[in-house]
Amino acid sequence: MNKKTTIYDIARELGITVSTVSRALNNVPTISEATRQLVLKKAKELNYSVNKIASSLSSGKSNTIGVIVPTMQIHFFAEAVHSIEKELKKHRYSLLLYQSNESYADEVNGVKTLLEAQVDGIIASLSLETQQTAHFQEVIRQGKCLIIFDRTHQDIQAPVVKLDDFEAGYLATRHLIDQGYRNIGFITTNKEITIFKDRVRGFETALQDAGIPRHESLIVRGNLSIEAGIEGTEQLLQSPIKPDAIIGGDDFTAVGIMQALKAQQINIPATGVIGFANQRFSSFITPTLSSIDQQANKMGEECAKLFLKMVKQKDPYAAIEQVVLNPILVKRESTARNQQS
Amino acid sequence: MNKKTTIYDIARELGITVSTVSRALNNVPTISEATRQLVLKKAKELNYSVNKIASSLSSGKSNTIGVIVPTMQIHFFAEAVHSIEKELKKHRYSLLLYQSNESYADEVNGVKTLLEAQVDGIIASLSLETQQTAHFQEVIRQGKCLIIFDRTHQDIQAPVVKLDDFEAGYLATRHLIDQGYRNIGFITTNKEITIFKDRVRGFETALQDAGIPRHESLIVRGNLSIEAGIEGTEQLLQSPIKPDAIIGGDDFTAVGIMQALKAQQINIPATGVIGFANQRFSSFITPTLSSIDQQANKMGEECAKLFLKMVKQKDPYAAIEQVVLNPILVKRESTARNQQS
DNA sequence: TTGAAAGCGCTAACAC
DNA sequence: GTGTTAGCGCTTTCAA
Repeated sequence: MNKKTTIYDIARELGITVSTVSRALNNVPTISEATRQLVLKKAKELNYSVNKIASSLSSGKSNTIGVIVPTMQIHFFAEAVHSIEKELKKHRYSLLLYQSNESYADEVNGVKTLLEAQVDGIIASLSLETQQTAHFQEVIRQGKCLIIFDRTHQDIQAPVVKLDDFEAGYLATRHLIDQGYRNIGFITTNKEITIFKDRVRGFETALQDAGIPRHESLIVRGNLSIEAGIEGTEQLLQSPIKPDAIIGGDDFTAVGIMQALKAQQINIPATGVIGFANQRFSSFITPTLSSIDQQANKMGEECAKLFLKMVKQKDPYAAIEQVVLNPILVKRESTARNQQS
Repeated sequence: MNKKTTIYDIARELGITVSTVSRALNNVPTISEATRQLVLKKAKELNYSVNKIASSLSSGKSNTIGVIVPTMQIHFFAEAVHSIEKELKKHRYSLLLYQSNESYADEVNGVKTLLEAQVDGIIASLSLETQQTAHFQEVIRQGKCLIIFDRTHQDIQAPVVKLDDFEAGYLATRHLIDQGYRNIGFITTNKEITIFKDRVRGFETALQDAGIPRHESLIVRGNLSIEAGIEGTEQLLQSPIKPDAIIGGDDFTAVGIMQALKAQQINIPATGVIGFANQRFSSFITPTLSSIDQQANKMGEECAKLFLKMVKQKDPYAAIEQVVLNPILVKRESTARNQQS
């Protein structure tokens, strides 16, 4: 296969030096328009294409960003990555993708791999397993841009893009209360992730604000999945206080809740159900599922913008920004108790 | 920020040369175990981490693969990318992600970008717009590995990983016929993508094999979406021959079909519905939706494996493989006419 | 088994 | 406005 043409080839053919060629190709102002055109023409003629590896090595900038997410199988993350890539592409950045598969060890390795690849920054959302954060500290120590989104961790001194999850929990609960539900159950995860804890806090505060007593027996802490929703619901139905509404930690869990209720011939929305994430299917299952939209696209976009801003500064961590997006309540049939009574 | 340590630092501290250090770090056999251990120890001590950019430039291998998909917003592609990354990671390859956003121009630019990034290969699925394929020919011309999956194009002389879409169409139709449906409608796309045309061919052949006449009025060509499913169904319900089953070009279209039927108080599965893709939601909408599984994960995995195989050979295109996966029929309630009568 | 040295292709002072 | 010249950090012959 033909050796690829380099700026040396262009320089030789034109009888000029590589620095001039480099300048022409990179739109450096200190060059005559005539030479630039000449170079551009010759480059096209020789079918020249830059070797970014070489240019990265020399310049110390890779124009690449690393993204670490738990898994692209979760639609929220796929959406977020979609937006990040779309936004970054506009600024000629490439995206290296790494999935942690919800494993701490894998996540640590991801950071290592991306750092070795000399990315200019890392945008990450934590695995469910992650407790330690030393791997992320290393990113900061190297002066590279680090942005954590959605699944964050308080120990990481880096900019964050997240939903106001307290508000999300509050909003979901408040909506249920407004609809007349009183004994509200909550099936959440037992993982130590800020966002999940915040939602529970929002839940509890909303109850308190409404003067509704909180019953520990109405909170189930396990996993988030359809199965967990089913099991959690079965457990709640045994509890001394029967729930008249159940919040699912995510939409899949909510689907499980709905399935369990249906299996017991319990009417929805006589018993209300609401989830988090506003997955696409929420709008076309039966009954349609109320949910809290997590704004995946907006989140991805904000991450990208934050990175672009940081990467321009000499000290990216001079001012650590925090972007908190507002959750959006999407009301659907599964909580429409008033309308149907 | 501390300059990063290089193999020179290690060499200096140990009083040996960089070539020895390099050999130790890369498990080259021609080195004494003693020196290797010494180097490894010192590397750890100095918190050394390889600069892959430098090593790529020098070795001519980037250990990076580029993936071009229309958009991660489509779950099938997110799944495929998930599997590709997961598989490739095992072999220490990184993944550069590029979305064409269903735009030809963007796709062309993607190939260019990835080539400039010196990827060792490209795994791609075409945008709906793509007709020309010169940009992919360039990949081959440069001797880089190219693999096309799912949305393929006959002009590209590269290995392909795809579903047997003829069989997929046949299987869906055959299943409906087996269930006793006779006037089968099909809502598909008008785009010139091989896979969609193949499915229609499978559909027609299945009808023919069963001795059922084909009615052009039962085929609706438009878009694939919930809305398209609704509109298509309304159109089919007007047709001279009333359909007793409708195939949706994808699961979203099938959801639209179901919604339109429900709106007309038409019972499902008295009128059958089946889709393509076997999206996760298919199993928990009401009624649950029969579908043809596209094996996104398997497809991604096969792409990765094919790449790993190709990249080892001196001439990657010596033998152009074609991996055709079998579609899997997933029977659910929406076509369970027999069981319920 | 180890060392010396020439690159890989490009960038970026610095000099003219 | 253009040329000269060091690198960037690593790999890889070729010698020793």
